[in-house]
Amino acid sequence: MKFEPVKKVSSYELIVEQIEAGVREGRLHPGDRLPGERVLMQTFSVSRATVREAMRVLHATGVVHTRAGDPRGPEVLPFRPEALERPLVRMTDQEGTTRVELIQFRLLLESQSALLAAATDNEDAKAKISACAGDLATLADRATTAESQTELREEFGVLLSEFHSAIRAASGNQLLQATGQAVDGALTTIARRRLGDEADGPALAARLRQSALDAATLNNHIQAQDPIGARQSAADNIFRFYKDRLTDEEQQVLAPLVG
Amino acid sequence: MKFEPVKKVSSYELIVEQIEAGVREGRLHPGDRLPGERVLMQTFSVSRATVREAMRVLHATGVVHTRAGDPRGPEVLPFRPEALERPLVRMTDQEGTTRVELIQFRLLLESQSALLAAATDNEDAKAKISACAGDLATLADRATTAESQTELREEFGVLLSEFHSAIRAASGNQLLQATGQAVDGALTTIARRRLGDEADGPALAARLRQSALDAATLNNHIQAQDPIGARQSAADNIFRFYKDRLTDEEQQVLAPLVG
DNA sequence: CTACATTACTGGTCTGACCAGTAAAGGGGT
DNA sequence: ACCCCTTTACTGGTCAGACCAGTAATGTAG
Repeated sequence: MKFEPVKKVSSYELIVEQIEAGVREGRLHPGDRLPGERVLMQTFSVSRATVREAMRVLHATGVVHTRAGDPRGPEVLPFRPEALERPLVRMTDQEGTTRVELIQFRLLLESQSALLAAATDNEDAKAKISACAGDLATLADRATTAESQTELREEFGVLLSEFHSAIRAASGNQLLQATGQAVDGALTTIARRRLGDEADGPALAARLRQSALDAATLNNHIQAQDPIGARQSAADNIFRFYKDRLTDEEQQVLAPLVG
Repeated sequence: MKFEPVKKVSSYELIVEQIEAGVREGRLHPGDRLPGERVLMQTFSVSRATVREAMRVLHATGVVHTRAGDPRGPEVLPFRPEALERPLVRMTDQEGTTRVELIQFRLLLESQSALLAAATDNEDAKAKISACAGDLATLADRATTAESQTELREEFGVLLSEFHSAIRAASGNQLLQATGQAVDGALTTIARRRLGDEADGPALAARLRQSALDAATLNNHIQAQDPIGARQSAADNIFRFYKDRLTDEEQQVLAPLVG
């Protein structure tokens, strides 16, 4: 005879489950308001401390947003890619997942995004990509003039991120969009933490020019509806971007995807 | 003159940050024990309720594991892929992401996994793939005999899932592994929820044989170190698997990835 | 009809208490 | 010496009741 293992979950977990189920099954929509903590403690027959712990978990995982003083109660949030970014960063913090795996994953996602973007017929999305590529070219021209290194680097990062974001959006796949953004964000966070391998002065300008050129090439493939070329170009770009900061061994990990 | 926005974070968030930073910077290793809540409330100069809320968040995000009664205190955990699966499933639950997007994303991940698996030199992982393909073939042979439809379908699903899981594992990328597993799980959950389009009797047997054959072909490409072939084969397999249950329009979404 | 003070809540934090659970220290018996 | 079992002194989980700072909505004066 078989018995079911007795699951012994704490009260607050049961509350979390119920509310998550409500969101999942469409009984709670983003924008909806939950009852206040004092009401919830009655409906669940628990103390406020228990309700609070449940709310803390839901808040930390991005399910709801709480704000003190708002009589309308906690707000149910739509999904945001940031919710994915957190565990990704943590994954690389801990031993077990290396930075190169993150880069490999990004290479994979961005190249497939480019392929799909080149195959789409969404003209608005493709126009956005062109615009971003143009912005990068403009910045590259300005880079030669004496400008604050830090600001330049900052703006460079933002524009490049937007360019890739536009491509992911054009792919038409929200999962691809969200995971791509999360991985991109995670890599940015990691890079910001150890700011030793940052390019300086002339090297930064060269790097910027190269990226602008790469972006233009990739953009051409996309506008020309050339999926295979776009995929290859995207893979090349990402590889070149990280190449200098990787050991030979690490570069080998990326090689199969670049072809 | 520029001012910094005043960040007003709650006490418990500061505690979470400090402990997360400790893990990140290597001052806390997996397996280490945190002080008890009553000690922490003194070191952080807050009440136990506040400490508890911080611990709840750390527990929910998989950073620590708490167990009542253990005098050694909360344990710092290593990262587990399940931490990624949760937000992914939540994303697909929320409105906005369609099933075909999920399938497209899966197609994308599995094909790239196959490519990387074919490029690896990890013989153990490749042996596991072969074993799984063999299991599928065995089951396909048994399928002709009269057997419980439900059990057959169940075992079929499990074996197929294991086969793909083995490929993802062989890719050597934990991110690919975790996200692939999450997407696979999400699709299984969705399929289970609306169990109307399930194949019956002879159709099921035919489906099973086809899958076993497809798996064998893919396995051959991987064992032969043929990355491009493996990628193409994996894409074909996934496409064929879902083809019957998709409209023509939905099939068009997948087309660019199959080539 | 607008601008402002009021109000009646909200979530954030604290205190202090009790319970069930458990790892390790302590005590028998061999 | 060694093993087994009880005890013990903690642990986290939960509860109750209280105070504070903050805010949306309400009412009110101009």
